[in-house]
Amino acid sequence: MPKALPVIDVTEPICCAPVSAAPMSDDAALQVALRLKALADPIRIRLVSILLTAEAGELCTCDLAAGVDLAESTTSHHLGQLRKAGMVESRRQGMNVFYRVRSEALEALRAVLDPTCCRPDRSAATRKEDGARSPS
Amino acid sequence: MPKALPVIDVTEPICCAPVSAAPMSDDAALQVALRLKALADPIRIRLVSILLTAEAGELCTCDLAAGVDLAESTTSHHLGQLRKAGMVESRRQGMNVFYRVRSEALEALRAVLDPTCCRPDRSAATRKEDGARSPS
DNA sequence: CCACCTTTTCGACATATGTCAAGTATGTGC
DNA sequence: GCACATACTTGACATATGTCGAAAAGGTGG
Repeated sequence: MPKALPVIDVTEPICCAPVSAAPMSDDAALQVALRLKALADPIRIRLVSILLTAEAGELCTCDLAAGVDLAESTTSHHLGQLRKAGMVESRRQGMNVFYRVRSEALEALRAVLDPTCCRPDRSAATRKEDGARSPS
Repeated sequence: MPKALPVIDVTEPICCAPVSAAPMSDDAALQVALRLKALADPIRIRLVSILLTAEAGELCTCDLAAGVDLAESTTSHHLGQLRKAGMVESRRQGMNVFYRVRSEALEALRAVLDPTCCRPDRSAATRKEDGARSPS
């Protein structure tokens, strides 16, 4: 990735129109990619899953570290990634910090990934020879 | 990532139950993460967007390279990533290779990310003090 | 203030990723 | 077969990422 990485705030629930609405702008694509990247890790997916299925809806770092069987520092790192991307929020209570999934953020991401927006005909079609696309 | 990377076939549309159905297994999380990782790049998001909004629903490598303004080798690399993850499919026609988004794969991913499955009460709730979570 | 607990930050390291140029493969047309 | 066009693979490089242990920061209770 020899391309200076921009520092962008992506903690807000979301961003933009679905990928299928129009060719996505450079900036919008980055916004979406940064959020997807936060989820694109097995450990972080498990953390989200554990949080979503927890009775209380929230868990502290130590419980989560035990849940994914990693060092607390590593778990904290992953939780930080998720929070920077707006996928979870945290609150401190005594010595513990409790994390909770921001469902709106997850829903917003799902909305952006909708492939059928504005073109339901394309949803699962099996057209084969319909195009004229040719080089130059 | 000091953890040997497993080689897994993720070209199949999908995989597993939503993250909110139950604490996701190690394997299922990996399956989801690998697919998300394929999309977690601004260039690849744009490629998908360009393909989804293309009239014909498919475009050749050279058109896509022009669309994202990158070298064809780099574009080919990204398309390969997307194909390995099952997000696009390709077909050869003469000297050109045409790519098309596999909408089912995108839909399947969206389904897995559904945060409200089996727990609609958790969708956007604002509960604050309901849990008993404590260290050990 | 001090001993203790939880969480985060900081180095250090190994691995993964994105990019391009150059070479190779695949297909077209003379 | 040869010249050409499009696509893919490989090698090299810089940057990003995941992991841990150690140290620091934040909070509790004597």
